[in-house]
Amino acid sequence: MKATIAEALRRALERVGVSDAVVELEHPAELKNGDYATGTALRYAKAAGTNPRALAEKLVAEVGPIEGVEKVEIAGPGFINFFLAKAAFAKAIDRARESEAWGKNASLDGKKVMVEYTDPNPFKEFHIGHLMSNAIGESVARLIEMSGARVVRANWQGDVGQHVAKAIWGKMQQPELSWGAAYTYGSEHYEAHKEAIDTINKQVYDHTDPAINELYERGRRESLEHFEAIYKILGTKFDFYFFEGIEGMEGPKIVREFLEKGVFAESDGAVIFPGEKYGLHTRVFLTSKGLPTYEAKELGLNRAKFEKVPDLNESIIVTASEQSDYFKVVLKAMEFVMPKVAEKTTHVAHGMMRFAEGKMSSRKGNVITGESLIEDLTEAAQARARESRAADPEGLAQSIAVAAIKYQILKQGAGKDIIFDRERALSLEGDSGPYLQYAHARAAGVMERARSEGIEAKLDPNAEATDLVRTLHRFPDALAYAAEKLEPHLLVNHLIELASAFNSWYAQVHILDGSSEAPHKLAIVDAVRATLEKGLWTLGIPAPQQM
RNA sequence: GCCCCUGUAGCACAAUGGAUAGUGCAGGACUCUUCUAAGGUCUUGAUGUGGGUUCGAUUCCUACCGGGGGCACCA
Repeated sequence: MKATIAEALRRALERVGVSDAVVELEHPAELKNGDYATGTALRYAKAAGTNPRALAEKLVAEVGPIEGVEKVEIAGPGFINFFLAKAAFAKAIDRARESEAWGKNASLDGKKVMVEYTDPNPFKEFHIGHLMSNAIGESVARLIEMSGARVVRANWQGDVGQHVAKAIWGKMQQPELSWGAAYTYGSEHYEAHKEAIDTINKQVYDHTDPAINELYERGRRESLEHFEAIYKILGTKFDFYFFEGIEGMEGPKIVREFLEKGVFAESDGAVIFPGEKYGLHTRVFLTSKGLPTYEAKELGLNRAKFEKVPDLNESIIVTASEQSDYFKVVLKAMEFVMPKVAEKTTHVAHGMMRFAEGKMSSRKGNVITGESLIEDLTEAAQARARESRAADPEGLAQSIAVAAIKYQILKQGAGKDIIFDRERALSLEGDSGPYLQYAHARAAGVMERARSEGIEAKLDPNAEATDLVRTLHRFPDALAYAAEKLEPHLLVNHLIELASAFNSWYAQVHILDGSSEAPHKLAIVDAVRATLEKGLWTLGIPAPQQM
């Protein structure tokens, strides 16, 4: 429909003497301004040698009637607003209710995309920064799936390095500590016990001490199991787990090979990539002791990704924005070392979770762990959940907690920092994840009641399209737009509008009123229910049936 | 010092170069004998500063001011 209108306008412009025009149609922010609108007349008035309003009138006359468009209006300084005929909305309701493909688009059909995200380190805490990476990464993955691509999810984890030695040392001193807490303890005492901890670090690499090996294996396993429990709550299932101690160890070979070819250079005994040549930073890839830095490991990782999945069309890495400059350097080095991999790899940066007072640091121990945040929120949701009609209040409370956290992360542009405000995070009202869940549960509740009363939904194709239905109709476009930009918050914006329109309508309209219009209203409820369910799924937020 | 990101109501966030700059929280006034009040209705209040590009700038360019991040052997 959108394409038809745009093409008609383009042809009309040609007839009035404007060739090669770019016609952009948008959904006007306000529904009273139509279902589609364009500022084309404003843009090309000069080229057509007239004023915008006159051109708009001329274009509307030239275009004539368009099948499926009920009304065309000229408004404001010269906007042309198109109001769709009822059939378009009836079709949207039908598709929402019946088609598995509702909300999908074909922009990435047949493609295979890897998304790497979360990336917590074994032996350390899973903190709210990881929660952020997970929420954004999972939603980006699902947006890509909704665009027709096959997605493989990858997780890259640092199972070697100094943090491991600190954690093992901490555990040896204080066996009752969790691994994350043992790491913090080790960090705090590093200066005083530098030698002992550095020795452990070497022993981890060399496998020379059986006791250390045993602790290492146990810590790695327990950490990973711990993370897996969190992923289950968050709704993520990874296809590949990459490790610095495995794939990362291939990095040094690559660096040495390309050192000979002149891509890298030696400097003060270390092997560096001279990023300054390209307006970037120079960074160390191999230390003067010959150990790989994160940079070198990254090369091993990215080559491994394309070895594991050779037909990958694109590889996306989601991390915090503090790594943006680092990734520019690594990607530049990759252009020389593995050009095909570099070409298909994109770094997506998200903002950081910050306290009002400043940065969180796991070394300083002033972190809020992911699980403590989930637990606190679950606790906060507990009382309401017990009063709800849900069969499993405990499970519901956890779903609400996950929704509240993920929503707070996903509602804003991914690149921006989030100032973590505990009070606000614990609030389950207003512009929030639970608000979306509640609208969905209400719709599901009405459907359930209709079933028990034996009332069937049936769309009346002659009914007037309400604002609610006009909003619903925009869902696939909103999702496609969010997917194109890799910005989940664009979908959030639309869903909150839809939920708000539904709640407002729900307050005014008695749906199961026994009238002849009840089946039609029920069809709308069902379409809203299906759309919210699908939208929440795309955000990675659970959609409980009862609340 | 250099590079990147970012400045929108008291607070937290939206706005695809367009129409009267939206939403939530907080504040004020209403609303549950009616399908779920985690809801709904009404209400107060904002584009850091100076230039520029454009028919039109929160959006693009530029300078300044404020905030965050990065800049060699950590990840």
